[in-house]
Amino acid sequence: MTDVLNNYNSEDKVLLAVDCIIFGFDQEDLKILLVKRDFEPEKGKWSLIGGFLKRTETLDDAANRILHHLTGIDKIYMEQLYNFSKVDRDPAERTLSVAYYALINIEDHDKDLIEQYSAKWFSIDKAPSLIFDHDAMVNKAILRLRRRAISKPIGFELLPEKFTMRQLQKLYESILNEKLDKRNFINKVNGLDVLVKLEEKDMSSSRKGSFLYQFDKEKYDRNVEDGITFKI
Amino acid sequence: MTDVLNNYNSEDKVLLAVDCIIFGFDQEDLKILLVKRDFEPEKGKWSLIGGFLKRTETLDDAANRILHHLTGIDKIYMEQLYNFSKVDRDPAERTLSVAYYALINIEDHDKDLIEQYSAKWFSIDKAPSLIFDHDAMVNKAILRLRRRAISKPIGFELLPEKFTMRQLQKLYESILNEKLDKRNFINKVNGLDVLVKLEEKDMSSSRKGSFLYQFDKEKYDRNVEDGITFKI
DNA sequence: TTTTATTATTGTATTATTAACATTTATTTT
DNA sequence: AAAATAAATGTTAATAATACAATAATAAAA
Repeated sequence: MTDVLNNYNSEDKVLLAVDCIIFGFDQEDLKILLVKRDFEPEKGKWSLIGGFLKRTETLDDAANRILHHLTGIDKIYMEQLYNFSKVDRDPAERTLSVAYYALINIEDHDKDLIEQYSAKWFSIDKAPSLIFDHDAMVNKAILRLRRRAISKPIGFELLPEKFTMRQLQKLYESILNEKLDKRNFINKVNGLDVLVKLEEKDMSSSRKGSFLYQFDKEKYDRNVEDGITFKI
Repeated sequence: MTDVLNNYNSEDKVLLAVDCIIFGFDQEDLKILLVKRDFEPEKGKWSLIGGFLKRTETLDDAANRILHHLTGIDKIYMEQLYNFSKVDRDPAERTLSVAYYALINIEDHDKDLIEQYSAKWFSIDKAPSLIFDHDAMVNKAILRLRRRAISKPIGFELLPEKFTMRQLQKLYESILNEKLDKRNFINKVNGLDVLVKLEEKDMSSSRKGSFLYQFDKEKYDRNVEDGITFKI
């Protein structure tokens, strides 16, 4: 950057937090993982999981570190969302926060760690109100997730590796917050040509059983090269 | 945020820059405003205009201040883009940068100020390569602008108040980097019901002259309330 | 063994949207 | 009066999105 003042030393430095909106899906609802804050200010209130950027890290590094800390998972899908910067957003100190949202398979994470941090999953429409500007972060994350999920195959990050069409549809219904037509949904998804239908059936949901599917990343990548777009 | 270390004092503080991608449109090409850096490091190279966040400002405040400084304009359309954080992105000091993109009517700005800062407009496909990670910022800004311009009426920020259909089409062609069909474009734009056709004609472009149009924000807002979406 | 209950699977017709495409009009200059 | 220039304008075809309901497979119950 170019500045009128061109002496770096005279500039203000700030604390930079990274806060993570962790999404999961439990076959019925879209959920977020929240922690009960165990220190002041706002001790005892619910908040996003977060931490401070270290001098030697990128923001992605910091988000990965924080996500790994709470979930025990290593390669979590995540995306930077927005930098929240209201001057008094944290009453204790001038702190900016870069929000990240992350998608995990809700079955994958380390339950002990969750307990250790007094973390808990909440359906997004039943979540308590959060400290500081965390509610705004969650709202923005939901909107971003909605926009992404219809144009990129990121929804699969929220599902187990093998899933039924019904699960996939329920997932999209909860992300988009609207009911979808079963036949149209399946036709559209099949038209995308990114799933492989397995021989296996999931027998837990019905007497007939329903076929399991898997996302095929190679197929998707080939489609992208060929200019075929993913669009739900 | 909630951290394992819950003592703010032990955390690292960082310098936070704000860098602005300023877009303009000169009836033919989409352009960006660049400045020649007059201090080390990378003195003499082209860069985005930027500055450092002050402790008492939000990021939007800082972006507004920087934009006003260079252009003399007050209420500039802008949006936060992304926070760039590679550890060694600025060799002089650990600095993160929040990129903003801004849209201005290229005729509006203060030409003296531009000169004073040795700033210059470049067509985006003829711009020089920039310092640090500024090229990545510009690329990201173009993609964001492209996505926004087709779903929100922000393109008008780049045009004079009164404009012809041809100008509007040229603008979208340069934003989207593709040729559009004249009749389809006009039909689509008219279908959006957000323009008013004036009696006046612009006589500079042809013998026949072409009607001038104006964006009607009230109409657009009413459409939004009625759930009618803007989509080019 | 037959019936019942439950969820999975599948296709077509209609509507809406997008894309392709060429001629006429108004005006000034020669 | 003719030529030159850019503006204005509609229709048809193709594609995509939506609305909609009957049949199939199976296990449990009778």
